Amino acid sequence: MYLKNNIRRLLVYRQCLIKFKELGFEIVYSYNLGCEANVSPEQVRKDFSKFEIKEGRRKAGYKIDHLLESLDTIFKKDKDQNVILVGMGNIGKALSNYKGFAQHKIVICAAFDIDPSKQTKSYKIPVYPVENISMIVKRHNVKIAIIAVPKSGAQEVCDRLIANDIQGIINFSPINLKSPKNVYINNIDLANEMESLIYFTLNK
Amino acid sequence: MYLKNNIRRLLVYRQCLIKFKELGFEIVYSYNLGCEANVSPEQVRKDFSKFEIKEGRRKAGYKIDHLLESLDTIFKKDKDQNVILVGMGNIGKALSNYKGFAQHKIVICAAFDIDPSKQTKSYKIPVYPVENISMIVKRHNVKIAIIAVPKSGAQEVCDRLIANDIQGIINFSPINLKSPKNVYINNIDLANEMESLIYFTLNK
DNA sequence: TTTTTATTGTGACATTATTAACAAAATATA
DNA sequence: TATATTTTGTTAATAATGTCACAATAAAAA
Repeated sequence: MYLKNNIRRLLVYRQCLIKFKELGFEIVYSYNLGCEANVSPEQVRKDFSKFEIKEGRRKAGYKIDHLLESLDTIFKKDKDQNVILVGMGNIGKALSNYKGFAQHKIVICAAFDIDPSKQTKSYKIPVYPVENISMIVKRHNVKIAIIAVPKSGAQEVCDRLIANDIQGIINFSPINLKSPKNVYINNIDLANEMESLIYFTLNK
Repeated sequence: MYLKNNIRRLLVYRQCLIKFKELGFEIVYSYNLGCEANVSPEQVRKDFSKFEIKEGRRKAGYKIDHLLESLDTIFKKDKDQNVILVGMGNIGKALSNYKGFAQHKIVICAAFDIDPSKQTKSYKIPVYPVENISMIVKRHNVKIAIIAVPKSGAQEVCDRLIANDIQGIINFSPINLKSPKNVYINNIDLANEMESLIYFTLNK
């Protein structure tokens, strides 16, 4: 299964559809959606086709609400998704305050840090010592975790999470985490993202 | 030119090579690098080949220092790259404190915010009103910007940056920015990154 | 020295992704 | 009602990317 870009595009379409809806529109054509998402209309239709979204009507386009329902089904947006956050440094704190997750029904239910001074209830979410991961993961049935610790501790945290049956990890430490192949890891290296932007900008 | 994944992989190789070097190694084989970067050795060699990195020696592998030099040439790491940051909210503050940029010779030379209470010298970097963008961009010859404002203001900021001759933008607002095609934009939507992780985790 | 072994770099092949083309169908117009 | 127009969904064509296979060759072993 090699659908990485597909999935990313679907998520962008979702964003665009929500925007259109907020603007009061009720239907879109693949052309409109393509414009907004910066892809060709054919690409939009192809992506829909691949995910068996076939509720468009020739000459009448797609009902935005129907598309959003289909996308919500694909992305299982019927209930909240609990995730935990390890590391309450710069990035961790920013993520714990980030407003965008709530709209996606993503809930950071707890955070963890080794620094006792950060283990407090004064943040929006409770911050525990990392030893408590096991307990919280079981209590809230958590399958997804965010790693936002310095790179020296990242692999250790990763191993601990996997030992506690975490299935997917988004990693903000600038290191390539090692994991068994049944654990999915999404590495976001901010400096590399900047580098790649700089590369494309200077070499365009 | 469609080298997006190539470039990302080169950056990961770079990371891995630095790690190997710190561990005291002097040479690597494509096999080692592939293991560390989670790609096949053939992929490593193909990527090198594409960027005309051909300093490997059969049976003797690659000298790490030589590879790092080649990568530094590709990514123009001979001097600092000045960038500006617009928006000193959660994400903006985290980015302004992020240690990882310095090692990559990426320097956030100034930040901007519309909120006067944030226009202070008490952060690590000076924070100016957005009206000053023009002046700072000229003074530091800035070509790259980071947008970390709420989505309602993001397009306006983007337009202003482009009017000031910014060539590349990394955007943390959850919105697809519109730009002329000579301006390269790297959208990082944290909620979408989480969603895509969740999708792959639950559908693996 | 000769033989064996290991590893690179690349050309051939396979897979995946994107673009183009177009029939089918719904709407609009005459 | 008949005709023209528009837009979808899919099949076909093209392009891009990744994997495999292997000759070339450097190093190690015999």
